[in-house]
Amino acid sequence: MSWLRGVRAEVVHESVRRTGGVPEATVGRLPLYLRALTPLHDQGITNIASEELAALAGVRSTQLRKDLSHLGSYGVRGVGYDVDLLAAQIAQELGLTQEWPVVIVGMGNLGRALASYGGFSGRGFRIVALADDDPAVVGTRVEGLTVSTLADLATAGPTVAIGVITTPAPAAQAVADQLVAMGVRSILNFAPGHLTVPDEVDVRGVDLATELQILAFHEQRRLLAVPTSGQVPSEDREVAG
Amino acid sequence: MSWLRGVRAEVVHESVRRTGGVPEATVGRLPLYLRALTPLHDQGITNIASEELAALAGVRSTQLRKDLSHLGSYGVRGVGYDVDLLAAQIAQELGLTQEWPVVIVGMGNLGRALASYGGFSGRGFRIVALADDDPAVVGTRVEGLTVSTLADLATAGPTVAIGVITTPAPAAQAVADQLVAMGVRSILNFAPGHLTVPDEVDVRGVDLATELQILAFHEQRRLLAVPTSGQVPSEDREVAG
DNA sequence: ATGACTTTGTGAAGGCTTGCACAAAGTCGA
DNA sequence: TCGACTTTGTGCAAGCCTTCACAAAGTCAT
Repeated sequence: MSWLRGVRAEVVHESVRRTGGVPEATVGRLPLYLRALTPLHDQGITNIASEELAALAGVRSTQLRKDLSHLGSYGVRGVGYDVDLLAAQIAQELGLTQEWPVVIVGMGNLGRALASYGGFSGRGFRIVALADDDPAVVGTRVEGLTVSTLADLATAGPTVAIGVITTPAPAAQAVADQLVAMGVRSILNFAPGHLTVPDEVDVRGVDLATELQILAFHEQRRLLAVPTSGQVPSEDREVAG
Repeated sequence: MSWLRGVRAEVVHESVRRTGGVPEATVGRLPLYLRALTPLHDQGITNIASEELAALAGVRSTQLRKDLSHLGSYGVRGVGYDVDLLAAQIAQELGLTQEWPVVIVGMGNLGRALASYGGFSGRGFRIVALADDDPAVVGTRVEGLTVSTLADLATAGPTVAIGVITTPAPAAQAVADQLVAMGVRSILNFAPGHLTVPDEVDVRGVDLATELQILAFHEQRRLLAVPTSGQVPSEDREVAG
C-alpha cells in the first residue's frame, strides 16, 4: 500500500474539507473498490471506467459512481478514473494513510490463523501484540511476537487502536471490557454473541454460523420453490410437504 | 440443536403456508435471535419478553417484534415468547431442521481453524469433506476427515450443499467455478476478492481487511472530530491538520 | 473546428428499513 | 368479574439506499 503514499498529498485538500457525511452503506463498499483497484495498479493499468471497476467489485456502475461522488472524487468524463489517484483517495477516506496497531486476543486455531494471515500488513494494519490467558500459551512466540496476557498489555504494552477477539464465546465479553478499559474503541469480534460496550466503541461481529445460516435460508428457499428437487442432503424432507 | 426437533412439527403448519416474503434485512438478523435464544434454553428459561431478547441480540425490541411478525410468530401478549417454540420457528425458517453438508476448500491455517471449530455441528451444518490441491496435504487427515482434491470430490465425493472457500485469493475463482460445476449453489468465501458466479448461486464474502478498514474509517472519524486526540499510533498525523 | 461518441456526476423517483404510536390481547390481584 | 398492568403486533411516517434518466463534460477522428 506504499504506492498510495505518493499521491496522498494531492488528495488531502479535497478530502479533508469535506462535509463529513459519507453514508454508512458507502463506507462498507469502499474497501471493495480498494480491493479491486490494487491488482489493476499491479498490472500497470492507469485508468479505468466505472462500468469496468464496478464489475470487478461486484456492484452496479451507477452505485459506484454515486459512492465515489460522496467523497468528492473527480473522475474524468469520457475517460474514467485514474487508478492510483482513486485508490489514494479511498485509502485516505478510510484512514489507511497511517498504519493502525492491532492486538489479537485468543491464540486458538483462529487467532493463530489470523496472526499468520498476510492480509494485515500492507493494507493499513499491523499486528503489534498477541494475547491469551492460558498460562501454557503465554510467553510462547507466534509469528515473531511473544504472547502476553491482556492485563500485562494494559500496563506495559504498545498502544493499540483495534482489538480482534478470537476467544471462545464465554470469554468474549470480559475481553471486550478489558480492551475498552485499555482505550480500544474499535473491536472486531469473531466470537459468536453480542458484545455490550459503551456508545463510543465500535464493534463489528463476524460469525461463521450466522453467515452459514443466511446461506441455508436461501438454499432452502430454492429447494422449496422448485419441488423438482433432485439431489440434496439428509433427513427431514417432510418439511417441504 | 437437537432440542429444536421436538417442537418442529407444531411449527410446520404455520410456517409452511406463509407468503414467502421475509425481508432480507430480517433474514440477516434471525441468526442473531437464534444465537441469543440458545443459552436461554440451556439455562432453563422458558419464556422471554421482546425487550429482553432484543437486548441480548443487540437490536431494538420494536425491530425484533417486526422481524418475528414476518414469520408469523405468535408470542403471547402480556407474557412474551416461548423460548423453545420461538427458537424452533426461527430454525425452521432458516432451514436448520435438516443438517447441511459443507465442504471446506483450502487447508491452510484458516481452513484448518474452521475445520476444528465447533460452531458447525449442532448448529445445522456438518463438514463432510475437506479439499486442497497441494499434493503434500492431500491424503492427510484433518479432524477425522481425509483431505482430497476438489476434482476427486466432484467424481466420487459426498453430496455437498455449501462450499466454504479458504484458499489464497488467486485460487478462489477457479475453486468457485468447480464448486458450481459440482452443483453447489451456496458459497461462503473467505478469500479477498469478488467471485463471479451464475445468478442462481449465492455467495457471501467475509473479508478480514474489509472489516478492519470499516473500523478504521470510524476510528479516523473520531480522531479527526476531537482534535484533543491524546494517544494513538504512528506517522502521518499531518492529515488531521 | 466540428460532430459523434464516451463516460461521469447528480436530481428525482421508488423501494426497503426502521422507529413511533397505539390498539389488541393477554395476566394477575382483589 | 373487574380494573390495572404488561406486552405483543402493526399501520403509518420518516429516513436511508438504490436505481433511473439525463445533462454536463470530456475525447477523438476527420
